[in-house]
Amino acid sequence: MLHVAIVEDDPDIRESLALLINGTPGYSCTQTYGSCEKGVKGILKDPPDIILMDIELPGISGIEGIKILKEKMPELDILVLTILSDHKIVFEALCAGACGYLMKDTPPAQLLEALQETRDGGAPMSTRIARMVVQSFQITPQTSLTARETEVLTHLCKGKSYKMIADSLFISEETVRRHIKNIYRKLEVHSKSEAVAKAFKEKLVNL
Amino acid sequence: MLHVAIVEDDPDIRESLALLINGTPGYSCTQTYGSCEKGVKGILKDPPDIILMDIELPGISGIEGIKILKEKMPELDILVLTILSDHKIVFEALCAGACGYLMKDTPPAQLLEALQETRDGGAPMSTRIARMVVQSFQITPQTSLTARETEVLTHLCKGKSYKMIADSLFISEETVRRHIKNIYRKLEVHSKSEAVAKAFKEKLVNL
DNA sequence: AAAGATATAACCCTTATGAGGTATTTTTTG
DNA sequence: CAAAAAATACCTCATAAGGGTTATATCTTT
Repeated sequence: MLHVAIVEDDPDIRESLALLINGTPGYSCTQTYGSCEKGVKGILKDPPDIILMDIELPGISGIEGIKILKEKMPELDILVLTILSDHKIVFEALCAGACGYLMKDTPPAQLLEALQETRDGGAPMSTRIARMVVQSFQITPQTSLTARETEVLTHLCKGKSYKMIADSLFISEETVRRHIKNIYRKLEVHSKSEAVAKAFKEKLVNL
Repeated sequence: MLHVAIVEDDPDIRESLALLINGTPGYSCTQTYGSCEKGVKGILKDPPDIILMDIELPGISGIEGIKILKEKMPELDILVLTILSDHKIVFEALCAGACGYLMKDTPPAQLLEALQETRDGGAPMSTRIARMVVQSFQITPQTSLTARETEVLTHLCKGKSYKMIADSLFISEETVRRHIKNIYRKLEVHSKSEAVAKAFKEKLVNL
């Protein structure tokens, strides 16, 4: 029996989800909550197998709720079920510890499949969300940097000093300095740490 | 009609996949290749809707193949279909531009579903792969950094100077210096850029 | 061949950073 | 409560980093 908890403020949606789950053999939903505050309390007391968590909730948001729950019980499987598909929200939820992300327009059959997939160690995501997630690995490197500059930036991202880079590339430290000046201008940054941060965030280098 | 191309060195697998696809209404596979070299040439000449790409291939690897194809035709949808589920390979493939990642033990019905899902703008992944991908967003707080040190590190990762951090946290620059000394010792690094690089690579901070 | 981009190198000057040591107050924890 | 851990703060010193300027050789591309 797969025990599911629901955190969802809309009573209609909450009840239909519970009915769907309880009406399916092998699935059971004995816990439903209208807010994160109540949900966190109840879930910690009696941990279910999977949690269906809304994001937009009165009081504490679902994202904060995920953080709190995962902090206390890292093994919990929390599936986001929401109408929001905003880039920022999706990644905040996944970073907070959600193990999947479903849109509320998911048909009942697929929702049940998603619960099973979660139980099987998967990470169910709605079509559009999955593509967002995969594309996040592919952020196109802006080609304003020259090959040599990219090479220098790569060394910066390994934490090397000007001198070490000069030695690695068999050029003078002054030339490294010049390349770095150009890199800073193009990336609109003013320090190594800013450049490294930007390089990582925008995937400008292949480490 | 969904046109699928296959790049797969095993002739048996290649042919059964083609048979499966051609035997399904709405799907067609008129291009199959035994190597990346041949695949790239043929695909660029006559682009299909979706490519099923193996990773382990004689000559150029599937990952290199994805890079070459995506460079020339960024709109191509390339699905990886392989027996490998090594962490490194999975993320290399996704970074190279794969839009999904399936294991070779995927049942035929699910494979066809995955093709349709790709056409619909999704990113089909096998259960285990999806979980790996989602987990890659989650922070690993395995460090011995204190809360305050993590806070300082977060500011470092935004490219801030000692002075700016001091102002943000309402402490003296000397205290910032002290925290950073401790951070460097714990992370075993010796410069801001190294610390930032390590923080990003090991997801020590929430940005 | 001319024009433009790129890679190379040097100089000066100021500030930021990293490494060393020491010490007090606050918070956490056993 | 006492001990330990964490956060706070200061000092000095050498070096690394960043900003400005100029210049030449080597490629690309038109």
